[in-house]
Amino acid sequence: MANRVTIKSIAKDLGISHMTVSRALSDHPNVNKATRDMILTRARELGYVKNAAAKAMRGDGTKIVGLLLPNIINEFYARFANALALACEQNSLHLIIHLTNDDIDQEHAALERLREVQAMAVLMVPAPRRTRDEITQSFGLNIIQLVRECSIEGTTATILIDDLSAIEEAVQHLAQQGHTQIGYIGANNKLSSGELRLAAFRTGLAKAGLIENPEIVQTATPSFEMGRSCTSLLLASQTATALICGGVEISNGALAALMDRGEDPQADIAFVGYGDPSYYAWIKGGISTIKLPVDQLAQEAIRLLQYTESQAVNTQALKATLTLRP
Amino acid sequence: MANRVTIKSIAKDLGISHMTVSRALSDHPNVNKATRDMILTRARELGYVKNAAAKAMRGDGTKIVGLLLPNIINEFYARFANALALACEQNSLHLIIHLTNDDIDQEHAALERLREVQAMAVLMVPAPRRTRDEITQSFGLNIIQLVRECSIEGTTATILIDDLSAIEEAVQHLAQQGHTQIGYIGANNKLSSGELRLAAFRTGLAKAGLIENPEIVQTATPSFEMGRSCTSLLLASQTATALICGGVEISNGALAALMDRGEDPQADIAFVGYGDPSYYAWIKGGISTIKLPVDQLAQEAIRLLQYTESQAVNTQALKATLTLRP
DNA sequence: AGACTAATTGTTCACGTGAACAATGCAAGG
DNA sequence: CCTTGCATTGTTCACGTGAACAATTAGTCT
Repeated sequence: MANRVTIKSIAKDLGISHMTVSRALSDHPNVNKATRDMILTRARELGYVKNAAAKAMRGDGTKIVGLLLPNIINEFYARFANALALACEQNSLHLIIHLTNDDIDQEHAALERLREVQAMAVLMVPAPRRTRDEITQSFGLNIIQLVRECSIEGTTATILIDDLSAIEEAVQHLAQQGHTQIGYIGANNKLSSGELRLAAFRTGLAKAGLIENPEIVQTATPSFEMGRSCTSLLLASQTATALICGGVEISNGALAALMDRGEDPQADIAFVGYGDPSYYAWIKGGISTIKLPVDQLAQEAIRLLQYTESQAVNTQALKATLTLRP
Repeated sequence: MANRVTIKSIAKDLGISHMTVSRALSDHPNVNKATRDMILTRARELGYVKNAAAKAMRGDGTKIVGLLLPNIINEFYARFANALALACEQNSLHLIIHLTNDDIDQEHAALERLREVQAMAVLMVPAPRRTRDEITQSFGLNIIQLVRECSIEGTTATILIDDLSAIEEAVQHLAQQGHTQIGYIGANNKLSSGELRLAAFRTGLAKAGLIENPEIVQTATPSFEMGRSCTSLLLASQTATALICGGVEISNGALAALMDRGEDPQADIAFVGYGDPSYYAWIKGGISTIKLPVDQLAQEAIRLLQYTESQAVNTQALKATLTLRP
């Protein structure tokens, strides 16, 4: 490989001091115009790029942003990562992605690696903790939590998604349409938002003056298969006339079960999905769904990146919105 | 922020030379066992992690792998990135993702940024070039090209996907089922694989002894909308009894058009999609599709990362496979 | 001219790490 | 007791960059 082009090598090439070159390249005012032009030209010819490692060593910061996600196949995370990556592109930031599989140990390892490269900030969807107050050390990392909130040292901001009112709204909407047997399939985790969503569902029922039918309300560890099988059972029982899903994977599984039946998948059950993967739009007749503010989340995350040095810890929640089929 | 824990700070803390600490931390043999234990313990207590920037400056390499993709929403790229990220996790590599939007300028910028951080290797899906022999400078980067092949300096390996035989096979399969009016919708780009896929389609027709009907063979700039509208027209004409798609977006668009019709989307047209997003599996009756070897691609890419210093440029193609609906 | 500013360029140093070499201590052999 | 050899620890240096300070040049005013 050709020797790396450095400020010093350019200086030697031109027979001047490396500081003059450094100043020219960083737009310092005290450089003669002719000299600067000559240096910039030569630098371009030689293909100079700054050495990020050297800059980092001087304590100038790294322009590295870390992103920790459970995975990147789930369309919600993929779209978030995409939006974030685009923003990083524009702001000349380096985006390092780590997958945690929602596992604390992997998350821990990822944080350590981000410390090695001195990431200027870390955006993370925390893995679910075993206990609420398990504190995670961050050793000086600058952390922005997304979607979930945990006790993580160094957190400067938290952006949550508030889907509770959307769930309530969904129940009320279905009730207004005359449904009395509204089913719900959701997650059973105690620490994450599972219990909150179920509570919102129940609040919705109460506000609509409906009584919960426990037979058509299912919670378990969320997964595609879980959503699919629960929905199949629900359909077989022919009790529920409407179904609300409380999670992305569950919603996908439920939809698969609906589509198995052919014709109009929503012929005899009113369905409210969760999340908004692109393919929901293809389904005949459209689908009612609880839309997650992905783009807004990315936008807000990016905005917060600018203020990473801010003192006050900032928590906010972005509203999910119920979108009805046409 | 707490002062960073460095080898020197540990040394000072223990009142010994920084070299002894360095040696202990990098498992150098010439360190007294007792001393080493003391150092390792103290380092763990203080939360020491190595400074990647300093290591990079010494010329020890960076453990940074760059990944350039058009986007990361497309499920093909998302799954590839996911597999790759997992592998990087295991091998303690840092994965930096850049999105190019299939734009050469953005690609160029991304490569430059990866040069700044001295990426040890770059995996990239090259953006389509305007001309075949436009050479891209890489300035010492170590490049592995994926899916497409371009004239990029510093390329050490190329992994392509060979979907041609799968397309031929699809035609022949349809012909065997008695179809004589087989439609095709594909990309029209001259430099990428668009023309090759069309050629494969035609070869398939010829081998099956069929004549091409130009009315039901469409090529244009590939997109979801293009696939959708072309398919709608095709369906309206009621000429074609089968349809093969030559691209992921097109295939998705075509499927959307099919699903708009309700009932069995494939009632009066035999459909062969392209790619294998998870939701294809949900469609009633299943779907025939040309499966892309994503996992194999990721696996092979990771394997090649080990041999980046290898001298011989290595090109290989992974076969796409035709999967029939049950 | 002499002196004094302002503009421009140069020198040295630190950042964290590990190679290369230097120095210390200790035990065995004479 | 002194030498030799080995195990262990210490010192110095370079990597690329830019801050801080020093030095040089050119230009202006009396």
